Amino acid sequence: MTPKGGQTSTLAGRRRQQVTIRHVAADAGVSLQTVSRVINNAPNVRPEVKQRVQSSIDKLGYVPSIAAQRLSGSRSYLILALNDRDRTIADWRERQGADWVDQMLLGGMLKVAEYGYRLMFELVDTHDDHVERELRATLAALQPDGVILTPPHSENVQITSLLQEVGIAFARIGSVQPGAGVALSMDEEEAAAMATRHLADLGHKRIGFISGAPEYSLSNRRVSGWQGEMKRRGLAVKGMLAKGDFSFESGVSATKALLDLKEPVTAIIASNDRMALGALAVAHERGLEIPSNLSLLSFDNTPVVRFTGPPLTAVDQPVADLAALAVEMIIRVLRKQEIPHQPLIVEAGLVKRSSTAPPRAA
Amino acid sequence: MTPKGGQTSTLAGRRRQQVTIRHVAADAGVSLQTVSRVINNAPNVRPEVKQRVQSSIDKLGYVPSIAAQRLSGSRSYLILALNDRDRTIADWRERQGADWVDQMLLGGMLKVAEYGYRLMFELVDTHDDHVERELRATLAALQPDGVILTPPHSENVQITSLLQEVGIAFARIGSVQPGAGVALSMDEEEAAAMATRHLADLGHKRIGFISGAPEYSLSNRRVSGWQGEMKRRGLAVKGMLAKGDFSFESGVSATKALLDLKEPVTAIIASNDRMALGALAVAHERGLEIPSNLSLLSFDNTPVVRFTGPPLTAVDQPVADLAALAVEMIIRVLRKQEIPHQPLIVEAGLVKRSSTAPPRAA
DNA sequence: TTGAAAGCGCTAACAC
DNA sequence: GTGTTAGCGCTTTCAA
Repeated sequence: MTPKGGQTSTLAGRRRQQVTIRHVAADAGVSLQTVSRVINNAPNVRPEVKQRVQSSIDKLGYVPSIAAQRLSGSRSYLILALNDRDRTIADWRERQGADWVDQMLLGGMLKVAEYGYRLMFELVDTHDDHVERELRATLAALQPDGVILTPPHSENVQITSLLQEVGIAFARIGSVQPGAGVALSMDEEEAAAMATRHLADLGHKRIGFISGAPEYSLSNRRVSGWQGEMKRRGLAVKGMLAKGDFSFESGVSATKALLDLKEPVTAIIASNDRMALGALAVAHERGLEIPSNLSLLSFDNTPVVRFTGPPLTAVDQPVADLAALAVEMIIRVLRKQEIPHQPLIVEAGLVKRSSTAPPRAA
Repeated sequence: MTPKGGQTSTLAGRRRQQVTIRHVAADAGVSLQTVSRVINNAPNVRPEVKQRVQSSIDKLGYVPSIAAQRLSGSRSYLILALNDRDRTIADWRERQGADWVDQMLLGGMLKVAEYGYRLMFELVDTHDDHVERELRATLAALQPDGVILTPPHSENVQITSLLQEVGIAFARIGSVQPGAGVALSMDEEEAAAMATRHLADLGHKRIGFISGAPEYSLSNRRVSGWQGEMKRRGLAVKGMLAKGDFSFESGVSATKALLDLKEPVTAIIASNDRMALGALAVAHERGLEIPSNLSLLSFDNTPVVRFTGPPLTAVDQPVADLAALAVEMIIRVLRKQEIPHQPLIVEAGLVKRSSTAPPRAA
């Protein structure tokens, strides 16, 4: 009595699953349960039966409904990637080439696919005083098996404690704080130190640093990395830290501050590409040639820095790797496998281009 | 007997909905059915009852489970945005700044949110001989209410006929072909004509055109727009159409061909940014200054073209608008409202920057 | 206008 | 090893 499948309504009416577990069971001559066991790779199925069921599945083109799976108390095979709404939308609107979302999808989607999961990308409002309400609603509606948090959510206590409360596996990208959920981050300090080292090795002694928005903990870690390396080399840092907030404008004013010092800097490290573009604009405006008059190095390595004049040397953030690792960790948790209790640290890269060179008077 | 909610297991165990329709019904002192009616804005509920139910919902923070809704034959409140796997992953990997995905998410996510839907982004393999199998599996697993197709899927008969067969509402972005699903597209012909007009108005007579990959129907439409405008102005087109395939390399060779003509072109329109970058490279290599020796205009207006030397004049594709419109059309279909039978056409923009100028010998 | 019953497709728990 | 039973949270009949 297996329905013929052609039964589907042509108009967008009530859509039923065309092939269900029942059809497969009938076709293979086994119970629903046995089919379920085969689908889920559960034990207690004789190889020959498994074989038979599998070929029925293939023949009928059966695919389990995640709605039904979820409803009956199992997995939803859904992992939710949460990003900050305002920031993400602003990035998209400005079209400055920020490809954080793309890299996250790249790393995340490919990795979840390996495990038969799906990645769903969602935006959450941080400023909102009812973050909790919004997040609870999303979780209730979607019932994901795991959640990936990105800065600044990764260290938002309202969010992390809610996730912990409802018992969802989650990863915190860009965080090194202890606590619930798997923390994983680029090695921000080392990256900043590496950038500093690169410039110092070129002969720079006065290396200025433009920090990022303080609500991102990575901002401080980058500052520390720079300070540490400077001190290690016996170079002065006083007055050479300019505050920024990741915006173009803050890059402009910070750069001006660093260039207007009694003893101006000969190199600048900007905590992100956008501020570096601000620095570039100031240099251009003042007729300073890069890199001969001023070396410039930035963080993020978004696409545009390959096309600026000159192309910028930049710290490359392994966003795709981090996302893939986050997925792996979440799936380990779901499988009740061991996970590291220390934050996972991924190395950053340094892509050398033509915005850095020895200082003029070296 | 309403459970206290704190009942949730702390470990990632079996997660149940915390507040279900049953709790709401109990709290409001009505049947499940009445609650369901309120949730779905169905008729036959007295205002006072509706009120009472609604306040219970708010009080308990109830959110319907889409899994359960879907399973019982209703909406999934999910719209699937399908992109070409190979192309998308290649774009992401290359980090050339292609922000098609971002713009699509921008337009799509904001719009679905207005209607209480969610957008899910998925990749589908076109080359695969089992597209149908793959797509069927995705549809069966996710059970979306609607699907958004992008080029080249928009005109892939295997895909469109499958969607029609299973009766899912869908929109085809970048297509003007008649057939099932709502077709909506940028006005490619007019955009190319506009680009041509811009250059002709500057005084160019020999305007070369680099076409895109032929499997994208928009490639031909762009060529037609250019040809049409050239003819309208009595300008020759013979030999000035160079074939490309949207790759950087094809932009390079096409540009060389156009510059190596007995009478070289004085302006080039590239069918996408990447090929324009190829053209830029050739110009640089040959010591041709842009725009004084050669004007260059591209399609797409991806972020990088603002940062090239010089920044490129470009046709702006309103991807976010198209995605938003696609969502609107799908929801109209779901609500059984009327939809246009003609393809919907969205106007393109032309962003003038410094890569176009009057020809030298004008 | 409201409610009760049945069932969507699947899995957990238990029986055999 | 395998099958049976019950039920996930909701919506759709259909009855009151």
